[in-house]
Amino acid sequence: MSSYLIRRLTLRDSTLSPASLQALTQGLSAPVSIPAGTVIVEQGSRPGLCTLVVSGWAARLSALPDGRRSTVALHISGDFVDLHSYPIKVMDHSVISLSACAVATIDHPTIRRITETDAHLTRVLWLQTLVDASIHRQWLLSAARRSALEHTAHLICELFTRLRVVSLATPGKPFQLPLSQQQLADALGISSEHLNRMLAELRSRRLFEWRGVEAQVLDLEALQALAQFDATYLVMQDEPR
Amino acid sequence: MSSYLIRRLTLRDSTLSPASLQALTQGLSAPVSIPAGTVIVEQGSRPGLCTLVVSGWAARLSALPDGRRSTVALHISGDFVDLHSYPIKVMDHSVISLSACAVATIDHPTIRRITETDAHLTRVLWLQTLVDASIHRQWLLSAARRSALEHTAHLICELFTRLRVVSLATPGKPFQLPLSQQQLADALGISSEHLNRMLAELRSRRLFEWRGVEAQVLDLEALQALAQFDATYLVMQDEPR
DNA sequence: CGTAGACTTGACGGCACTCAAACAAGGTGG
DNA sequence: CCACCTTGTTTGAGTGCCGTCAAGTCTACG
Repeated sequence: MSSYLIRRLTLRDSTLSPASLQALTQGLSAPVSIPAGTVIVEQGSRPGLCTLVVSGWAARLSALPDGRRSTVALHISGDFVDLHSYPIKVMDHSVISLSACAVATIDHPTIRRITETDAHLTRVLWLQTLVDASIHRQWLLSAARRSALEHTAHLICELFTRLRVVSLATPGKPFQLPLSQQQLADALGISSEHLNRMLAELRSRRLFEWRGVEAQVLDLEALQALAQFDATYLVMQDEPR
Repeated sequence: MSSYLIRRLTLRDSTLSPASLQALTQGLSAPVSIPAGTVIVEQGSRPGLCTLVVSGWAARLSALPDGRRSTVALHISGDFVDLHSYPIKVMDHSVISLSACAVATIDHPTIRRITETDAHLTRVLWLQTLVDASIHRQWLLSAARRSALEHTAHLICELFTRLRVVSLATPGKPFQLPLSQQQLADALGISSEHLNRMLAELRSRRLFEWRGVEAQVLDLEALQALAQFDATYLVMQDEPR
């Protein structure tokens, strides 16, 4: 049920003991199905639990008082969407499902117990939130310095790499990308019309294709070169503590 | 010596025990003075310690393979610039001093000892890294949805608020902003020429003035309204664990 | 007093936004 | 079964914010 999470955690930190993994998975509720567009956490709220995406896609949305808003993170199977709500308490953004999802929750008292008894697992949870931060920084770099085409290519490379980690994508094969162009454009901070033009350009260069929910990277090397993609920031290596 | 840090930590979490505070401050090295422009940590490196800004300003710079780069965070007295290097290991960005600085360090083994013996202090350190992430998200929102003028006003509000937390700024009084326009523009992801025009606009509206290193917010309410600034994301309230 | 660096101002161009309409696809009810 | 509606995608035209280039001004400092 939380196999994607386990795949991520064991890939990232092979030293995580079975006991720690069990402590985490036993703290998780049974998965609940929610339709696309469901608000999982509200900006300004004080959640009493953290949510794990078991399957499907979710996004974090930051809103201005006047209503303008932007996607500040995308999440896939195996991602905690609001693990930071345990230390931070007040949500600075909302979380919504972008596709139909299954989500499981773990409440703050359980996490607190983990932090008091399992230093290693605590560090792994901390690490998960830091990977989110690392992705934020890469998005900031993209927004400031990459052209819209490069930015688009970069996000595709990032998502493809993250999907590979949890075996939801394989080089040379199509993968599921159940978003609208509007949603992807929002994550890039560009208009959907402009994204559409960028996608047409990537298609004409035979780098990337996307019809409906099925997407395919046609030339991974060239796409990564265009995006100047370096996967280091996604932290996928095993690291001794 | 690390009084700004203590001011931040005790403001943020009044439940932090004197023993925990002492454990942290005793783990810190004596402050070292470094000139402006010093590379504190290199992108791609694996630091064995974390750096605290005791005084002065520092920045995190993310670079693309082709040399283009952007500032992804600004740091002031009392900020850890690379606390995340303990869980993440490989730096995804560089850190450099923007002004003359005093910095202190704490090595990873000491932090590890803290995580194994002091769950509460660990949570506070985790929180510090999450506030950085929260700021990243606000910068993403600014980059995507605020105009250059609003974006500029917002960063000024943010820095002013963060300086107030460590008593380096007071409403109605000038404060030290020892950066060049180029450096501030880089943090905003806009050109220095355009920032210059935005600063002229803020000056003409009698919202903000900045000559040399001395800056002053002339009308805090109006500046915050223009920026749509909401300080929640900076997490300054005391919170019970 | 001269030089270097930072700041200021102007002109021009382009990337990406906005507005608008056409097209495609899927669902619904008459 | 097919109008009809809704939602998403595609394409076009016009605009504007902001970047780039360039020149000029100010300030600090040797």
